[in-house]
Amino acid sequence: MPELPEVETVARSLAPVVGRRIVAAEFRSTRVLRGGDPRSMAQRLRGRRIAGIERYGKFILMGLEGGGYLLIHLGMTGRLLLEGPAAKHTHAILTLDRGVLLYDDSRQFGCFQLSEEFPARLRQLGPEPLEVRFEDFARALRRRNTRIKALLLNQAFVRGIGNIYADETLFRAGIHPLARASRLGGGRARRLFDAMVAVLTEAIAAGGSSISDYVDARGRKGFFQFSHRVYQRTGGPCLTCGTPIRRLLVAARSSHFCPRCQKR
DNA sequence: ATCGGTACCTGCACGC
DNA sequence: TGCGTGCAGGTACCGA
Repeated sequence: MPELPEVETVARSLAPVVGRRIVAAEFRSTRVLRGGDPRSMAQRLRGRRIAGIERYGKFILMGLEGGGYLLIHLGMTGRLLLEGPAAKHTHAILTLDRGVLLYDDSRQFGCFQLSEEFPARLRQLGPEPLEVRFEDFARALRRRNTRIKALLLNQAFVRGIGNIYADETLFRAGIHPLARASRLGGGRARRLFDAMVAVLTEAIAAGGSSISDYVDARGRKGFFQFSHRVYQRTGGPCLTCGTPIRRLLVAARSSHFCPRCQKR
C-alpha cells in the first residue's frame, strides 16, 4: 500500500494517540514482529505513554515516554486504524487510556519492532526526498551506474519512494525508467529532482493514492490516484501526446511509461 | 560492492 | 461455479 505520501498521511492522522497511554497490547501474529515474541512485546509496551509520532521514509516511528521506540512498517497492505472492530487480518491491538489503535495487514509484509534505542535500520536510509538539497541529490546520481527506476526505489538512495511515485516522477521528468543514473546530466537531473518534489508534494496534499484498500487511521481514502498519469495506465493514451502507455519490468517491478515522452 | 531474481503472504481480476 | 494464472503500494536474502 503505502509510500511516502500515504505513510505521511497515516502519521498525521495518528495525532490523536500522542499523549495517550498504552494500557494493554495484544499481538496475534508473530510474522509481523521483528525481534520479539508477542507476550514480551505486549508486556514491555503496557503502561507506556506515546510521546510522539514521526515518519522516516515509509516507516512510522512511535516515540515512547522515557525513551524507547515502536517502529512500524506498513508493508504492502498494512493499515493503522483508530477504530475497530478487529477483523480477520488484525494482528495488533493497542488499547489506550482513551481509544484504541489496531494494526491490520492481510499480506503480513509489514512489521512492528520495539527497541529502547533509536532503531539502527533507520540510519541505513537515504535522505528524505523533500529535504535533500539538489546538489547532494545530483552528486549521488552521478555516482550510480544503475537504472534510474531501480535507484529511485532504493531506500538507501532516497527514502520513501515506491513504485507509484517512481513511475509518476519519471514521467513528469521525461526520463525513461531504464536510463542510467550516472548519465543524467545537469538538466535532466534538475528535472528529475523537481518532478520528484512536485509529485510527492501534490500526493501528500491529496492524502495519498488509494488503489485498492489504502486508508488513513480514520478510514479516509486519498485521491491522488485520479492524478496518476502513467501508473497502472498500460495501453491508455498518454495525457500529453496520446501514445499508448507501455509497461515493462525493471528490477522485477512493473514500470509504466510513455515511450514518446520518456526517451532513453 | 552491486546487481537481478526470488521468496514471503493474501486477495482479486481474468480467462477458460 | 470453479480453477489456474498473473498481478499487487513492501523488503530481505540469495548467488553471480
